[in-house]
Amino acid sequence: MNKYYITTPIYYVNDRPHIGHAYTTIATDIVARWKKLQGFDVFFLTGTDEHGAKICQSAQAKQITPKQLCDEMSTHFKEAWKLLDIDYSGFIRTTDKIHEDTVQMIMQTLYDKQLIYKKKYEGLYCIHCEKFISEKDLDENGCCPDHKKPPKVQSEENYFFRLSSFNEKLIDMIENSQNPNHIEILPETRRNEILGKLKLGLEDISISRAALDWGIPLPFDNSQTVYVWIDALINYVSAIGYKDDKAIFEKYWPADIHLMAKDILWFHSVIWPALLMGADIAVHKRVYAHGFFTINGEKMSKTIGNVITPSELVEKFGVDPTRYLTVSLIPFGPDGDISISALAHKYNIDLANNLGNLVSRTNKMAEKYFEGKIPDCQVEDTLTQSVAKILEDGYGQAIENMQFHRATEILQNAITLINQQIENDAPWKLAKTDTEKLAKCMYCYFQATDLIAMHLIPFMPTISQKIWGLNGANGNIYDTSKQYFIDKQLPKDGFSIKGSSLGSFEILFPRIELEKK
RNA sequence: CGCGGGGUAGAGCAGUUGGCAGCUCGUCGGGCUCAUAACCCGAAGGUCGUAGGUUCAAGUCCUACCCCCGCAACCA
Repeated sequence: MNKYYITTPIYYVNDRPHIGHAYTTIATDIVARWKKLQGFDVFFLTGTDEHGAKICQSAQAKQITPKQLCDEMSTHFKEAWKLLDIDYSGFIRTTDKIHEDTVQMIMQTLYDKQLIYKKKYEGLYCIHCEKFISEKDLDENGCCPDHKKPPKVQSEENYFFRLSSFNEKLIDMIENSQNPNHIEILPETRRNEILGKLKLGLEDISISRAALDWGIPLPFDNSQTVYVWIDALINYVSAIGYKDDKAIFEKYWPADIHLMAKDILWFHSVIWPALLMGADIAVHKRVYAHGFFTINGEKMSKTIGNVITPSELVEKFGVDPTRYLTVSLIPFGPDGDISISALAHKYNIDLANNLGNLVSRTNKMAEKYFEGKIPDCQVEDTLTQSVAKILEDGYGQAIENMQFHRATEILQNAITLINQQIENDAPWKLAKTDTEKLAKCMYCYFQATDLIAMHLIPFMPTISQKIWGLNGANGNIYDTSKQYFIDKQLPKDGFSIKGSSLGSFEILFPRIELEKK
């Protein structure tokens, strides 16, 4: 069985989960669920990043230990993902023992291979910020912009990783698709940015901190801890048994895709592959960086107070619609603008008016004309064939290329096709003139809608099953769909069983009244 | 001359090797009555950033310019 290993970044526990985290995680879940339907053995990893100075400070401010803070915050993430029906296979925390051990193991390997060396680092240090500050960040008086005090020159001995020695290799891996270690960076515009920077040359990077306890000690020098970013990247291998379960590791690694926001692409397309090569581990195959969004045209910020949380969305739209709407409102990749009212608008158009109403009108007609049963008849179902054709043509590809905007558009087109067919057939007229033809038409509407529901599973796992049930379809939608996606054959007798009763009807997507502008 | 991306209908986007400028939403008009005031049909709306050039033919290729945006590495 083909495997598929997909990851979100591990989220820094300095912040509670918000729509930005949800965006990446839902997208990953949708792809993971889609690959599962295609018969892949999927491992979907997410988790939390818990070391570093900021965590220490926040914990101090709350008068708790860093570990207590991390326990609390990582629980918030788990709860958010549970709420959003995120079906992850693993949740790694960088404070997990196995992760810490793996990081040390890899550090030792790099050290033994002389890819790590000690060097004195001299820089401008702001005592008030407690961090190094680069010259370009200083204000016009040469002072720290936050504290308005001049920084001091301070030197610190750190360990450095020979990143520069991987420069040429990295360029070739990214540029040359024939390279066995080829890394595909998407979207293409981001790839070009990375290549541009790589061609300017790489410097070695510091990978340890001397004055920070909240981190993983270097195995060859306990006085220093691993720099949080290096620590974090290693999660992708520590979570799948690199140190403690070779069988699992060899099954899933290399990762098929790392998904993330654009701000951390550099780490995933340059530093991470270099670390992997240094440690003689195969590199991941693909990275995909999506954009940021503004909310009502403004940057998302705590100060402005416009941060949207997953629970707000779920409360307003429900779980499945939240999943569908967040990833499909704006094209996935570039930056975009999101707002509650835009989400609500799309909810009404796509879900209430189009899909929900389709299910509603067919169910009500079957109730009226066939006593709530799927009509029993023989018919060549060209409608479902047409719907299948629309969906086969690009839907799955759109999902695999993270084009959720496009995928849902294709889905909506397919739904519209059914609505058009209903209009052409005018079953409400046939009910008075030709009940035999009416039965045939109705039968097709149900089969075609079942097929829509099957494709909807990755976006709306619960509601697709609900539609399946309403339509008197056979068994579990998940199993039937998996079979269908593998052999691409529409069943002779359809999905909804002839003569079976419909489920008890309910409105799937109640319309949302939009506020007047 | 740091590197890169982009400027196409009111909004958001597609436009493959140059061959009648498209999609979703919005707007306007009509139809239907099974349905969640939902659904269906039709129309209006673009000198494709500007100015040149190549070509029988340019949104697409070339040149110059204007404007917007991303990245510029210890940032978690």
